[in-house]
Amino acid sequence: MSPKKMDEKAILDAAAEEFAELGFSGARVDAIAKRAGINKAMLYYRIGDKEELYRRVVLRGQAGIQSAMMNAVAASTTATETMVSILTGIAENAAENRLMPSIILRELAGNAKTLPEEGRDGIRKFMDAVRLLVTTGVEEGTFRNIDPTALQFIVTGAVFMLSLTKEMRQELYPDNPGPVTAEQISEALNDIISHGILREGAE
Amino acid sequence: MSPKKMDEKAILDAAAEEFAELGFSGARVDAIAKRAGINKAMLYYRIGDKEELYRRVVLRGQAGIQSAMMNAVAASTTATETMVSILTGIAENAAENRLMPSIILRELAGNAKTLPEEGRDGIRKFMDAVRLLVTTGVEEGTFRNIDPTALQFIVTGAVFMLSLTKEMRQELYPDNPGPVTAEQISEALNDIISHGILREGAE
DNA sequence: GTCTATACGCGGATAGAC
DNA sequence: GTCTATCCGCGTATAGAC
Repeated sequence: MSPKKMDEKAILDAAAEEFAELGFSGARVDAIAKRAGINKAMLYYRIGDKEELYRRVVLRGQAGIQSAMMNAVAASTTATETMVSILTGIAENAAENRLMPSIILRELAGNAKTLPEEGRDGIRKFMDAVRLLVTTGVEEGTFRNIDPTALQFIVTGAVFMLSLTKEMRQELYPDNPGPVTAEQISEALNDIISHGILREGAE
Repeated sequence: MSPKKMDEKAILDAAAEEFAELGFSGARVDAIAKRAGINKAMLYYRIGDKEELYRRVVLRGQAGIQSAMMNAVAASTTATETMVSILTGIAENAAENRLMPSIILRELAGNAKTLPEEGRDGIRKFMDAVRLLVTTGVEEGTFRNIDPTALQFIVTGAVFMLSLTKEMRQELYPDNPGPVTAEQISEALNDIISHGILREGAE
């Protein structure tokens, strides 16, 4: 990889942190430059203005999530397996860096008004994949005929929120914070999502 | 209700909209004043500075959610009933105004760093209620022994995200947007949460 | 209590030296 | 390619007239 690309990566990493912590309007270009170890003029020279910076961060992050998901799908055979792969994939991704969850939640909060145009394609691809997954599972006979949209947001919503509240929960309930590691999160969620909360026969 | 309080309500409503749409740093005090139909100086005279404005909005919103939830719990007898009441209560609340979901998601995205101190109490109360609910359900014999934290964030995460993505989904999939009304949302979620996605006997 | 006019600092962006 | 110095508009906040 060329040194130029290396530099870009460092800048985008810094920008991702800043945007995740403070949002687009809260983020400071000077702060991003400082985090990246360069000065502001250099940042403008290399990448462009604040909007372009944000665009790059979002698209790079989406690409990462998407490829992680595609790998999970490719490595699985049955619908059940795929479902678990996607869940654990997202949980691992979200736990190891909470940058994208933060940015995505902020986007949703603002009706995705600041989402770059190309970003919509990524969302559509994800939704299509989940729809296909559910159809397959129903045809296989392993899935109930559930709403795929509901499933998608149960998974993403819960994973993102559990990841982002990790510290808060550890503060509020030091000796019983609930699931914190990626493994704990995906296990706890998979238990509920797969089997529901009701005991067999109960209603 | 005194006219003074009436005015305050109009201001806080306007502020809630602005904060929800744009976040704390994105929100403009001038815009809030304009939305409320007064000028900026008047706003400072009546409420205070931007931070105080935000504090009031968050605490008022939390109180609303909390009382809605407490009512749902009080009106139910079994754990299953309570669980459904809470789910539909949150879904209705979120669907009729998405202001608090937006504000809450932004808070989570920023690690609740801008959350007013008193706001933490509200969170703790909610979490305690869910824990009690699960314990009761397990004792009743109707609930499996699930992780209460996971359940809480499955419910809130999914409801918030489904509510906030309503328009986006209608744009992306005009003839199959998934659940959009409060009723559709709570039904689709309840189906999965109660019974899981797997058919009986399938694994 | 209400409003206009203004102070003032902060932050995005760039000019221009090297 | 790199950096310092600076511009300039925007947004919070308030002074002060009425």
